[in-house]
Amino acid sequence: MALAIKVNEETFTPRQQAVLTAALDLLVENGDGLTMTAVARRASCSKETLYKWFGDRDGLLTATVQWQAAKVRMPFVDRSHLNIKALRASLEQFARDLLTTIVGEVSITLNRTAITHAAQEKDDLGNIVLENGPMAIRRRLKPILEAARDARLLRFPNSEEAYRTFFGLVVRDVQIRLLLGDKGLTQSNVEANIESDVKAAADQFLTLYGVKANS
Amino acid sequence: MALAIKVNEETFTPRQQAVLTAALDLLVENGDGLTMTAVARRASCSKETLYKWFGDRDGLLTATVQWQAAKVRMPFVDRSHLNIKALRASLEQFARDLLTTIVGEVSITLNRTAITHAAQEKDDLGNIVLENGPMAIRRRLKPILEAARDARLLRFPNSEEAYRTFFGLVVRDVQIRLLLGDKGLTQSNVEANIESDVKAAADQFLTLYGVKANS
DNA sequence: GAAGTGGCGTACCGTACGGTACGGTTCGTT
DNA sequence: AACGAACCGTACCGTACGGTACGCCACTTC
Repeated sequence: MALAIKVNEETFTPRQQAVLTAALDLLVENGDGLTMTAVARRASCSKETLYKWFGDRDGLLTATVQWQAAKVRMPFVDRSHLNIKALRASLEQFARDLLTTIVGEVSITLNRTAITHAAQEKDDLGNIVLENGPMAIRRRLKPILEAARDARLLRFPNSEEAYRTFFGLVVRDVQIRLLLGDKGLTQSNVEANIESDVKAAADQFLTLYGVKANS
Repeated sequence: MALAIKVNEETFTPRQQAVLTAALDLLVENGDGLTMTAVARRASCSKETLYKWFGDRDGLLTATVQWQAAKVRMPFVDRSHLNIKALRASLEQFARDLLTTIVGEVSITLNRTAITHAAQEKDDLGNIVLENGPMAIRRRLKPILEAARDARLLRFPNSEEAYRTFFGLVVRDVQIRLLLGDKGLTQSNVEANIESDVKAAADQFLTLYGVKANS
């Protein structure tokens, strides 16, 4: 299945990566600016080369999104010795990483592109972004939550529900407002509050799911 | 300012509303299907009329989104005699309405369209959707939260924060996954869980912000 | 140094679509 | 009945863009 494709650095030659960078830049600058001619000019390559490497416009778009989305790196969290302090630190780390990613220009562009794509019965990009964004986080966070439950630090009936609550507490309405271009929510504006938001989200999550013993 | 424009039923004649309905249908069926020719054919009108009524394609798009977005009606909540039971009912009502709206095909389409639009430095549609979606809910919910605080039913330092937490607890990752076309999240699938999700969100919100006296 | 290969730049083609023009029809007004 | 406004249907124009073809250069390989 296409989703299982692993995209490592060797998938694209440096030259190809330069092309993809150009494509991403154009996407960021102006969502619909990704015309084959524009990419070719920006990357100083010929259109013929683009078609040779990526097949067609959709292929180029997919490659760009896939390549960038795969760059999102999840923080590594030590789950060997879990205590309440380490758990809180882990949660904050996840929240911080999630917020920082979501706020970024690249993430906004990728999500917008994928959503536009999904609006046309083609959900390739949507799945790629999902897989590398929310789902990747879920895969990393869930085992930690379950380990914490086993260690009697958390209590919840359903780890899926717990994860989704965490996601909601962290992201709130930030992502949708950024995607919609809310002017009252500048990037720097959000970034300034990340630390306090991260802490608040972790506090709230622990209030909801932590066992009472923990202050 | 454009945002302040009130769109009531008299803004558009019935014939024009029929055109807008056709436009919306095309949008829902296929995001990029809104071509002037297609709308004209679907609505059995001439392109010339479209341009006469709506100026250009963007005008038609804006009119469609504005007209539909304004149709989202917020539930009226009686805030005269607030007790914990009434508060919980209000919260659940808001949550239910929010979820029901978000899950709807029309809402998804409108949000996708506005996001696509926002990706091209034009944030008109984004603001319209924001104003009629999240912001409308905020305007309605905030006074209730503050009334509940005054009645010592809730405790929070900042009503804005409380509102955003509520939004996060209710929406979680549902909206972004729907916008991205997540196949693992069908509309009916979500709808079936709305009631339990609504209850869970209200419980969690009250756990976080309710004063202890309330069980 | 001849031959082959990869890739740049440009020119070109076809189509889709935004926007305009115009003839014909219906319908309301006088 | 005569007029005019509104509007439908269709034909048309210009442009932007996806995709292709080709000539030329640079660099490798024998």
